[in-house]
Amino acid sequence: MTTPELPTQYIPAEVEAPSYERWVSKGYFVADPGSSREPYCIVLPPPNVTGVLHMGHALDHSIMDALTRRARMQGKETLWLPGMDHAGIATQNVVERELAKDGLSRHDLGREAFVERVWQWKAESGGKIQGQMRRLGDGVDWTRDRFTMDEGLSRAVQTIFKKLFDDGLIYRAERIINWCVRCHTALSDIEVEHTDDEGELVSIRYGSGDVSIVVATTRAETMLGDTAVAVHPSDERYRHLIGQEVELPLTGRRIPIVADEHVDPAFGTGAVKVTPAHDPNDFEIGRRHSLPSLTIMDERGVITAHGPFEGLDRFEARPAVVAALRAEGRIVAEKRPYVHAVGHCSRCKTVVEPRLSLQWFVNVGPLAKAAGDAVRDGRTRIHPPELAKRYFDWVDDMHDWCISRQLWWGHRIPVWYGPNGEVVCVGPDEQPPAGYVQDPDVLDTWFSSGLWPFSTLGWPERTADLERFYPTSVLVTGYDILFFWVARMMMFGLYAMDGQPPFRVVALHGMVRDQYGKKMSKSFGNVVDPLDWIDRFGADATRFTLLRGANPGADVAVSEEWAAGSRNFCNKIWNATRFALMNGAAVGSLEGLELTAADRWILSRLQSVIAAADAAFEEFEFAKACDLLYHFAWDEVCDWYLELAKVQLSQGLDHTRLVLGHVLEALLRLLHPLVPFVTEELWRAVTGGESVVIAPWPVADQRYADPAAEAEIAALQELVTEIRRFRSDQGLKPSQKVAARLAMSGTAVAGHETAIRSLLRLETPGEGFTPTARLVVGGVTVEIDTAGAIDVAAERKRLEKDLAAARKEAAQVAAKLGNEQFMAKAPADVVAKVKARAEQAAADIARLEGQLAELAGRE
RNA sequence: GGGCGGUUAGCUCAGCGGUAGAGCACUCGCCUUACAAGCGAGGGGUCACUGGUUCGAACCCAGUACCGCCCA
Repeated sequence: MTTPELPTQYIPAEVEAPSYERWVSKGYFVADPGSSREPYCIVLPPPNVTGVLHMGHALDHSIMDALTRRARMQGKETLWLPGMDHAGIATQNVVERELAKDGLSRHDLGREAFVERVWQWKAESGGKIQGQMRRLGDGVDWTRDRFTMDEGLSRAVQTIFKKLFDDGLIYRAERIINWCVRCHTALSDIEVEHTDDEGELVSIRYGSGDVSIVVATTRAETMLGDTAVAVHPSDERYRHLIGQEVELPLTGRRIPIVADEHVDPAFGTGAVKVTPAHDPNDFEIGRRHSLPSLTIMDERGVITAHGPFEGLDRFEARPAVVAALRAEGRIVAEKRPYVHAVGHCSRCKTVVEPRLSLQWFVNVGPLAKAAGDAVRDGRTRIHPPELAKRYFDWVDDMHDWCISRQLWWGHRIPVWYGPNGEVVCVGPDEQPPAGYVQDPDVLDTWFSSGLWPFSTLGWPERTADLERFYPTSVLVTGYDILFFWVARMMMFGLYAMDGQPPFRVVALHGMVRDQYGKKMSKSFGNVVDPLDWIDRFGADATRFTLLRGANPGADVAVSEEWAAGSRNFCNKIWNATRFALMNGAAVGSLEGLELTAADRWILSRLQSVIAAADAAFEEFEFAKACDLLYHFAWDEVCDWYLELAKVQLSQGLDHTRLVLGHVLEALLRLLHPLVPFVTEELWRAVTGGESVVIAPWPVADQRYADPAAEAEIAALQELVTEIRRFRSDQGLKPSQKVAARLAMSGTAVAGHETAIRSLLRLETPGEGFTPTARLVVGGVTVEIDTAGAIDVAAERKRLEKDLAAARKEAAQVAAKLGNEQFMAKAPADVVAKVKARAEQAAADIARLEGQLAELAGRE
């Protein structure tokens, strides 16, 4: 094999794009549902069509790519299915902003033209993230790329809507929903973000004289819509008032005082104002007591009617109402600032307004129960298991899901209304009766996203993909999406697929944070762009940095320094392989070779590392897998085996090339799922093969397990390290050769004199050899002529330090052995270990004391 | 207010009953012919606090303090 010319540094930019294009054009990532291999499938959580790649995606994608690349190498029929969702509100907002530049609104265009315009935007500007996924190296099957608004997926939406409707699980009702006064649409509970905001708590006296009561509120303006005051039935303070009416200030209306179990007597005055049209709890109270609902705001959050307040925005109305009440002497107390939780639109951050409105809902009761049961009975496993509780908390107490949105971009609700109030739900191949009018609203984006694990595989058709790849193997996502999306997919998957859950495992990871563990945010200025890292450090380094921090379910802190460290690691592998190739490393059979202890050691270690890496991958312990491979590659292969191999090669042990090739080739395969680009380049150079993407995953071969060789090399390492320490203490430069006499017959390292002399730059003593120092390590005596005056002080310092440590150890261990309880109750193996430590410590003490005495004699 | 998680080296995190670890940062010495994106050596921790269980606790239990997240 010819040795390719590799530059002395790994330059990611030169290999990444060509490798990726080759992978795709070779069709490595295209799954075949007709194969007989075991299926392995992951659906990509679809990013927004408006989205761009951020660190959270980079982590999520790195994990999925690692899992699917390994599965592919394991010989599984592997499908990683990509796609995007249509992001109703976000996308509509983007296009509306574009129109606004020309002074237009969507209403100027009309619905049809507007939707056409959105499709046009998608074609021109949407899906930037897909190009960015290629930069990261995502091995997705682009031939199966899906979009939630595609025809097939839209058909799935209509199909399941009809099925749910016919089963009575979708209904239309007037309820309090979360309303965004800016987006002019309803939102589901999960599209509302709660933050602790500063507001005010105002206590207002309703009524007068004997019939008067004080209520407290953070939203004083809503008092205009109050239709009752509620107190707890057993609250002695107010019992006499229950059933009476009280005068509502500013309005002249009289409202009843009702008793309701849900009032908390301990909160505030124990009396609450009831505004059924503008508060979900009040709505429930209103229902229980048949109270009227008075809507006092329009869809923009502007007060309607009510004299002087008419036309005021809700936030203008608040102080105006308080001022008017104060003028009437109604304000009993005011607390400002008063910090309380306020809901905001997750899309535009506007304060959400609870609003009474006619909307479509999913009755989630039976669906959520099934979603919980699938995890409870183990059909779907949540990993790490601690997070399952959060899932249960959510699905076991889920409110009905408001699915209608007052938008134009999305799947239009397939319900048509007849002239006499008829309501017809229309399936995919059905026609509405003539003269019927379709509901103007569209469905929540999460409604179609909830179908993702099966709609993308062809449902409702029983396609080959669906048969083969459903249920999918693993869902990888952040724990923050557990409720948003996972629960929805579980509900719909179980419902549509006859009780088969959409995933066997849900593997959750955390958020990516900055180097101080702070959340990345634009306002804080600590956002890192993964593409910037890919440009500067390479895709592999970016991925490795994220994966190396990815402990299951835990957040990942990253910084530029760590990315540089990962780049250095890639470079290390690069140079190790370069060295091996320069020395003729090759892949071939190891049968019949006369392996040295060093060979047997590294081969033995390789088997342990394969087994450990496998175990880590199986449990989604990516940080562990990275750490393991990092240390094996750097500390064992590069630092020790390569140095020992140099010695072997110089001794003419040509088989070393095969061992080098074998170990590196396996290491590159092990690393490939984590750092695909550099491993591809090097693996091809080492093997001359087509691609590591389709190479088999390493399997540990216990025939190579060799504890004796491991012990032998450990002894060698101890000796070498100890003498290096001496050299360093004595100020001997690494390159400086010194004469030394080694007495090591009968020790574990007896056969390694050449390697020891080479690694330590120790020359064979010549005529008139006069050692200036004598060291004893593990039974080996090393006499060295330091070629000058020995630094006795440095040597004494080191020996004394070691002696102190040995004495401390001896004392600790002696205390244990002298403890009757310990001797009686501790397990035998522990006692044996402690005894061994005691013997070692005693030997160390004797040796060190001897060396110190010898040193004293020379002063 | 309810629930969950965390508190281990300067920073970020592993370890989860039997001799305190990693990466980065730091100190010293080296352009030793794969790699200075490197090599060798080294310093650094009463494992938040208080009790308890145990022969033995960073690890198990209880409580406290602080931090974070989710839900209301």
